[in-house]
Amino acid sequence: MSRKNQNGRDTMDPRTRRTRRLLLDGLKELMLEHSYGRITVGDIAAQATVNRATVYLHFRDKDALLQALLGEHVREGLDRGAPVPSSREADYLLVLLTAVCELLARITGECPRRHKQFEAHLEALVQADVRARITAWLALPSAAPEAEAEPLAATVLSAALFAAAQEWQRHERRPSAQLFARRALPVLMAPLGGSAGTVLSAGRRLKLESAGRVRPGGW
Amino acid sequence: MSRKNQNGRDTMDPRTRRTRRLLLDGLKELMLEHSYGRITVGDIAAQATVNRATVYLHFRDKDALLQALLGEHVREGLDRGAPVPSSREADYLLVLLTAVCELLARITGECPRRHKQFEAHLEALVQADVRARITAWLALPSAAPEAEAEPLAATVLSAALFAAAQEWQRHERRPSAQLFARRALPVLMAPLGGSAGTVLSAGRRLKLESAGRVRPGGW
DNA sequence: CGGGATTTGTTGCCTACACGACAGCGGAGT
DNA sequence: ACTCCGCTGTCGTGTAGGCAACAAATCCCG
Repeated sequence: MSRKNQNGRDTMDPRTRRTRRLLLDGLKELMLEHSYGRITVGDIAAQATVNRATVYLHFRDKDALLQALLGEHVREGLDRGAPVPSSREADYLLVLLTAVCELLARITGECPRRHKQFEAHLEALVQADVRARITAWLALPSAAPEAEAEPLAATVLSAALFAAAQEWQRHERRPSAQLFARRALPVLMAPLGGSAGTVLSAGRRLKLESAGRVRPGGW
Repeated sequence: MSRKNQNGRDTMDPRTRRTRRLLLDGLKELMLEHSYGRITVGDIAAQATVNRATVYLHFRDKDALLQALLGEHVREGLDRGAPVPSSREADYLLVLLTAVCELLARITGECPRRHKQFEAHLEALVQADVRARITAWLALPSAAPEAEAEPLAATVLSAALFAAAQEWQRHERRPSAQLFARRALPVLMAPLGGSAGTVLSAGRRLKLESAGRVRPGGW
């Protein structure tokens, strides 16, 4: 086994790349019509015109495959809609929330049949990606990078952001993602900085002084 | 090497089927923009995301690949437009000529850049397929199948038919294939019916009495 | 015409995949 | 309860394909 995990995406054996893609596309295709739970590994292999045993050469199990597929979409969707800016733009959270809303809408549109596992994976992946983006954004030196980029802030923000997006998605009569994001952002960040300037401060100080009050699982 | 040539199309190793398809599609794709002559085996392999050496596991050389590709299109096109009828329909040649015209038009449309080899292969393949269809059609028992199904008649007819279609294709202001075929058919079959009955025997000679005087190579 | 540069087929070695078979397991039916 | 059945995850063996290197065309330009 050469290095294939993580890094060397483009140095892999062409057969490996091709089969991997066939599998990802196969699952995607199947999920257009069937609930994730009803799809077997055999189905995926057949759809991908690949032997069932080969699936396990690429993914530990069905869930790992789903995870890879969703991860791909999440990364692409957010990279397109909300790339981490090079400068510390004040409205990045707004952009990010908008992008997450649109991402969820698109995924739901492409894959109507839902499933518990599916939702769980999606949530975890989106939050992880969003968190990474927020962290990167927080770390951007507007002048002096603060000591630690507030990992708690990033975690809380990403959870809140995702929850808001989910809420938006549940409404059947919903405003545009853009509009919703603008309206929701203050609410979203209220728990962090009761006083408007605290969190996304004038001086971009993200000290969450008041955040002591946020209940861990309160939303 | 299992049985892969000719017969067992669907019993082949899935890898073989997939690679074969990738190669055929790859060449097709490349010919949308490049002349056949300028396409190298390496180009095809790259387009198909396959190693150059594996091309030769499937095809003797580039020409064999082209032949397979064209053969596929010809067979499909004529099977759709002019399937061999189960009963001896009198106007089958008309249908066939129409179908050949439409096939040529479609191929030319999909692959504008021409090349000498390309044309040669196409001609040979179409004629062979048309000839087979005519033969099958001639062999259809309207009452008593004659000893030999007139191989010469089939050969000549297929050549004439293809030539007519080519002629039609060269006109830039051309009537519909259907209309052209109706007009051209009598001329086309004139050489055969000189003394009606010689070639396509008495029993059911195609009534082409009219045009005995057409010179063999006159078009 | 000569000679560098591509392209062509071909080969040997190694890897990814196909395939059949297997035990383990969870669910549906009686 | 029990069996039946389909799905899972794994393994051993055979084969298609990836890759590097090669000599032999073929191209193409000065």
